[in-house]
Amino acid sequence: MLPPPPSSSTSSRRDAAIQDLRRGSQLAELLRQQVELIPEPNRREAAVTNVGEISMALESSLSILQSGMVSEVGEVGMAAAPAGAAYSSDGGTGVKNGGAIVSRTRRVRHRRGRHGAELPIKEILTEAPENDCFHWRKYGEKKILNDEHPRLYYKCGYSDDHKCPAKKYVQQQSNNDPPLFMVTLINEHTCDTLFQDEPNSSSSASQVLDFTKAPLSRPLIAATPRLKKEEDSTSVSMQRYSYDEHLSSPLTMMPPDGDQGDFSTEPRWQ
DNA sequence: ACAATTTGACCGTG
DNA sequence: CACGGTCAAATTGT
Repeated sequence: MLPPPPSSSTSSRRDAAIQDLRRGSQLAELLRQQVELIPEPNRREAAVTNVGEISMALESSLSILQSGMVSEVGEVGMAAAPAGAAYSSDGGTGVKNGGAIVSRTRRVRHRRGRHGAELPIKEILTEAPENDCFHWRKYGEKKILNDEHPRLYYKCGYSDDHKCPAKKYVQQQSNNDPPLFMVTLINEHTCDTLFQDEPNSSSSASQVLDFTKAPLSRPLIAATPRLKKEEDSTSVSMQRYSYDEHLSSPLTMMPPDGDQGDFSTEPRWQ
């Protein structure tokens, strides 16, 4: 966490960053104006909130840069891999769930036998755990012992078709404004479903905007204990307008006519 | 109707 | 036995 003191040689880069951020702010403002035109109140509100947060983040970064000091991390694409530093164990949960849930008829027994050879690939800290260029399907969620937030389990969406073994675990790490998520990749993808890969991140530049479902599960806000399936929309997310791309052509979003399925596209860490 | 997600039960490991 | 990971019925979304 200790950012190196800005040297005079970094000033030009900083200026460039400041310019980008300013431009980002302008674009965010334009986007806000567009978003205000969304007819559905729920979506409009959520979108406006999102844009507002973007603006705030940009402004914040701007002021930090302009004041000459940098602090905090918050990259979207950075990786840190203190392999295994995450979970210890023990502590004593206590709250398991009152129970009081219906008992579903279960006839499955056991069919899973194997076990053992799952090689963890890497751990990534990110604000946008949904944003890599793969299609994931959630298959589980689990409260982890010493962690405030549950861990979400995903497997490759093509695990059936191509027997792709890739999996990832996602777990929120903080409640910070832009919450950070620890993403653990488990197996290498064997499906050939990744395209668009720009090898050079030299332009590092801006991250990717993308609102393709941000809400990883309910308990994000921690407040909602067990709401079934309520349209909320007050929470920052839920939407599924997904504009990705870099800021190259930012002002062309498609109207939210409520269609288009899902997809995960774009950004990528590493 | 099909697809994706949710969620308690089930299972292996320590 | 407690935990973490996975399965699959049920639920919700498209």
